Amino acid sequence: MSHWLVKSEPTSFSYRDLEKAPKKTTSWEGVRNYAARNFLRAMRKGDRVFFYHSNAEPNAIVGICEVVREAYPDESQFDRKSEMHDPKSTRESPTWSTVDLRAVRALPRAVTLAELRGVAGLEKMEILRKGSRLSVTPVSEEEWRVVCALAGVSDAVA
DNA sequence: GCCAACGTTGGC
DNA sequence: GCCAACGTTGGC
Repeated sequence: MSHWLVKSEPTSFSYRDLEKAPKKTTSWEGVRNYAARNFLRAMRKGDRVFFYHSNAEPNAIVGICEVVREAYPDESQFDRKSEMHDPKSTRESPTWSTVDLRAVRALPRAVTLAELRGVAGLEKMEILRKGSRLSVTPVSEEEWRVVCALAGVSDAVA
């Protein structure tokens, strides 16, 4: 099982919004970056995913969600009225993918970006890289364990 | 194929 | 609000 991290601006879609969604599930539409898309496509049902609030006060990992449906075409790319519309994309060969994510649990303690900096074991974590902009990134097993420990979540339930 | 210009992301 | 990082676009 792999682990991942997705970013969202809480003013547009927060972890709380995911918890309030029907079945606590949403389609992670709108990814328009090839590297991030490729990570979406590599996600497998059951993979656990950190939910990170960017452009937030504070910026922090706030929850855990789970992949409940593997990659499928992102409908918004075909919608001419959507800001996410991609005229280059066709039904025959869709460019952009989405997955379904379901809220598992809010972290007992949100772990802020400031707190993550300097923590042993997280030196290579993508989100800590200067200028990091990828909205979907893989998280190593060690990074997952370290962050869970900081958040007060035991591995057994993560 | 190169690269400058431009737009966006996102931390601070 | 500023600005660094980075992806994309388009001229050549």
